[in-house]
Amino acid sequence: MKAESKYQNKYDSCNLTYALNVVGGKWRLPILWALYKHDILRYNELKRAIEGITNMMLTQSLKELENHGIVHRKQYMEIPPRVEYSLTEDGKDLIPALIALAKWGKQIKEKNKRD
Amino acid sequence: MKAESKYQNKYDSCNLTYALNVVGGKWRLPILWALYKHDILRYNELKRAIEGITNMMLTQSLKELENHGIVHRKQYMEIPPRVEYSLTEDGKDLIPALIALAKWGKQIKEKNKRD
DNA sequence: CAGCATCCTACCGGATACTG
DNA sequence: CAGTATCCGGTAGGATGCTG
Repeated sequence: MKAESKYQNKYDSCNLTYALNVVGGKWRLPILWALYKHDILRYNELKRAIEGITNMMLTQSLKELENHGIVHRKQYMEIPPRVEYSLTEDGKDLIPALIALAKWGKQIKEKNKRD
Repeated sequence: MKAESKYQNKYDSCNLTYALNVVGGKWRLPILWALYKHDILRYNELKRAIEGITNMMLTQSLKELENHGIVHRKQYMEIPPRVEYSLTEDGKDLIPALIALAKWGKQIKEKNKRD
């Protein structure tokens, strides 16, 4: 895991930077959001839910989220393969913070529109 | 203003993505945090507070934050030039959300360490 | 079905030097 | 003091094709 190296400097006095590195990136939030709404999704369901994402990006993002303990991956040993993804408890803990942020985002987004 | 173009897709159902684009980037949070702690800072004070940042990055980040209405820029017309930066009300509104996120960041950061 | 390997490219962030 | 202008490299993100 080196995703956070770039942003890791002594100014992340708080752990904010760490959090942002975990949920940052182009597809992490859409993934998290989809899992939040649907609870459990299979790989291809996720891919369809997040239209526009490629296998590469989905796999990569999922793996990183999983490594951070935010997403849970359950693999069934059968043919054809079946893998289900869901939020872990830590992942769910994140949601309120995200909602707060989203609320603020909406607030300033609308102000910026009026300019 | 094009910073958010890249992340702007129809999956930012919530306004989260927007918020992250405003606050994302390498130096925005350190700047915001410094302004939060010190209330008002001049350009060079900011630069010193955020050791490692270059003029380019500082100027650029400040301008974007200002354009988003998060940072207030007050310029005194005198020689030598004096410019003071501070958080706007919208900027201050952001702080609680950031703190929530930071708290979560700390939580999972410590879990990840134990792995 | 679920995912990996490769290759490629745009752009973010940085170093350096200059200015009103 | 408070910035701009230019140039540049690394890396996040993407296109495409293959596999157990």
